[in-house]
Amino acid sequence: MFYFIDVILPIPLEKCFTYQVTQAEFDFLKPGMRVAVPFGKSKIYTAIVQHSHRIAPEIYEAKDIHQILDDVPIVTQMQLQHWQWIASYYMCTLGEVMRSALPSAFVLESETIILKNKDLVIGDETLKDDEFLVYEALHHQSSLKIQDVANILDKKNVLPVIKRLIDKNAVSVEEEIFEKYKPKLVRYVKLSSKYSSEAALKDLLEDLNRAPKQRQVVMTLFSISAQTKKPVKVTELVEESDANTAIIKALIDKDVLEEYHIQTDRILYDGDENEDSKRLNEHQDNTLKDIKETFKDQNVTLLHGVTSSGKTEIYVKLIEDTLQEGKQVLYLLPEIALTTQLVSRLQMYFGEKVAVFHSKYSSHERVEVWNNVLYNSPKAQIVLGARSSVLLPFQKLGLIIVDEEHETSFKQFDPAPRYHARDTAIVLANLFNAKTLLGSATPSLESYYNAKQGKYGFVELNHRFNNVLMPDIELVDIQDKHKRKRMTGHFSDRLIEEMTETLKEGHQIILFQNRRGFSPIVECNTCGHSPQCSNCDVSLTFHQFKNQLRCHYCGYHMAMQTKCMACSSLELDSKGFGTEQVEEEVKTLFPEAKVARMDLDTTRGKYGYDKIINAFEQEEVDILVGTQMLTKGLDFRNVRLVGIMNADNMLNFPDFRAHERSFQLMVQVSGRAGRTDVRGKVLIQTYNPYHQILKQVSTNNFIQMYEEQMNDRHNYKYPPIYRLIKITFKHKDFQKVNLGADWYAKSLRQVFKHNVLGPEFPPISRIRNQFHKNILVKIPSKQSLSKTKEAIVKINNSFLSVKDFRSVRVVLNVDNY
DNA sequence: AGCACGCCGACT
DNA sequence: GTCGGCGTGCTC
Repeated sequence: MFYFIDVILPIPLEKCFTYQVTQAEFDFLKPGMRVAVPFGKSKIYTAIVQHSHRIAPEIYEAKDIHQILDDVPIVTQMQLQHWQWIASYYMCTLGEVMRSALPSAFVLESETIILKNKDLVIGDETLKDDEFLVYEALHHQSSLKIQDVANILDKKNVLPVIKRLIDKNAVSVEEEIFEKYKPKLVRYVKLSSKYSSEAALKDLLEDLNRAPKQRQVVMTLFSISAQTKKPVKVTELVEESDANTAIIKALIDKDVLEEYHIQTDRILYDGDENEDSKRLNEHQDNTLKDIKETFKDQNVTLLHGVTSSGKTEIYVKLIEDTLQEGKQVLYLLPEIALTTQLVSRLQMYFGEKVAVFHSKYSSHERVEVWNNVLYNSPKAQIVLGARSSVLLPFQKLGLIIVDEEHETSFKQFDPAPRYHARDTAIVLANLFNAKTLLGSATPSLESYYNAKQGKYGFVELNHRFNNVLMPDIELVDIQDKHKRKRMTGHFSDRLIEEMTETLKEGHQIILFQNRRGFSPIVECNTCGHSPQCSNCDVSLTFHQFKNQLRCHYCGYHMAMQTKCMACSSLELDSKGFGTEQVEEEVKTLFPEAKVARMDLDTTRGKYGYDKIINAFEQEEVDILVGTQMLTKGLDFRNVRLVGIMNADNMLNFPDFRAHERSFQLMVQVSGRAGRTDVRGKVLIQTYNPYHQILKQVSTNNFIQMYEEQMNDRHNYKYPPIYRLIKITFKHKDFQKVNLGADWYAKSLRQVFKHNVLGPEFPPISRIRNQFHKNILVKIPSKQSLSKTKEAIVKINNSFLSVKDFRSVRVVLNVDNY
């Protein structure tokens, strides 16, 4: 009798692949386990068992699996369902979902290794030069990788050489798979058991009198174990006894000490005892009650709470309740808000129960979090994580909190699956029959709309914690200031006044500039030429720190030019300005003040943010200049003034959400001002102080903003009234992109008529030498989403069957906002 | 996606 | 002549 399994492979293919297994394997394998399977001519891939069955495929013969990699499923049934939803909703393959869900250490791939054929001695004369080199190398090394051979021969394509060697029976090849995850082992030592008696110990110490260093180590070992009553780490012993590893090694060699290893978690929490959660104030308490009330008949609730209203404290209470029920909690945050500040705040209450998960974790650390969540370990009762943590293997999920719900970084853009973590989280919660709480001071229009429509529950919290006043927001007309010569660089006289005063009072300042780099573009005053990226359709930006011109899209860079590349004029001017220049100007204006800058360039590395944030928190820095990074969930006690250098560049951004985003951004930065008793001040510099959005920001009128924006969305058929699917075409050949996109749009229009926009070139039409063109499909609310997607898939398939278009990359992006 | 196979231009 | 470029087709 035959037994089969259907598996998911980590590749972007629609098809499902079937392998044959033995009866024993059939009985053992469960959905969610990993198997290694041969795929194609030579490769071995990691696959996930989807289900097992006994229906033999008709048109091909199923291959046997290579081996089973797990004893128990590492992917839950629930996840497999969830993956299915993600794949169908976001129009991608299960393999792509698998790729981004599993920590890479789980996804093993084979590597071809070349071995010498020992049975046969090959005469050198029968081999060609390059064949001989490889054969010779195998005398010294037992095996070679393909890459090694390429290095030896200094050639790119070495496969023909290897093939000839195989034909001559000189070598053989094997596929080797490596288990990538290695548990972290920590070295411990203890005194050898032969010294357990008093007498033996006395002798030993006497012996060691002649080796004072070694004696010192043994004595230290005693004192540490007496104090801590725990196993003693080698590192600890070395440090405490002021010895080195050589001395320890000598003791181990003499059998005085015994070494052993214990598997440890890479991520350790070493905090103190947990604190009780704080008592809520009256408003928070009411809000909490309201949320619980809405949860009675809603699965999702939107909490609209002004900045500094103490939303986190409410979350903490909800988390406590959920833990009480013995269920897990997922706390989702945008990557940039995942600061040590918040992590330690939660750890203060929940200690070890908090697991953190984000993109800066190594693959090994991710495996540990994955396992802790999968086995519902006490260490992962609360998962605090960024976007990708919705893909973790929860067992008993009771609550999902999506904080800063409006953040666009919840949407994944580049590799598929292009999912939105908020929406994916809601679906996940529904699978578990769990509740989802969306929280924000500036909800996204779509969530607010859903709440208004009754799709979500809705709760408001309008009081700031401790009744701190909302900051006083002032608009500064810089057009007028320019005319009246009241500007110093990019600083208006008003901003300088307020800054001077704030510094005098010993408070801190945040300056917000939504652009990094020194001055985005360099322009020649004579001919107007500005240096362009050679791979992308953009001007290069000037970065003063390295004195370089850089491309933000592909990383291309060159040294800053002293003369125009087109006309050799020496008069180069900078247009626009970024955080670097603001920082420079501040330093000249306030030479006494300590200034720091926070943007993508200064926060590279694992602890990049933490360093800057800590310095600011400790008040080692007076003025912090930064991009939108500093809007997120940071809680600085002593900030009194926030300056928004230029509100216009965000308002004029070519995107239908530019106004909504600007409102959110400005309200969020403003919220950083005055978190204690001193009322905060916010200055917004703009060329257009009569802009509706700026007025709405200054009066903190969310409702008005919502209504006006919704009106626009209605008129121009944008979300949340209509849904969007963006289709992007990429190819290095300009003509192919054009023809392909036109063909595609024509087919779409036959089905969707006027709800197809484009094809249009995006503002940056060439990136990394690839031309881009976009089509936008607008979907009215009454039109079936699944039918729409079916129609698009159909068109996509016929597009790909046209020979000329096959090489054009087509990217489907559902809800591309 | 990755990889083999096959066809074509450009150099040791 | 080979080397490496890329278009095409296939993977249980």
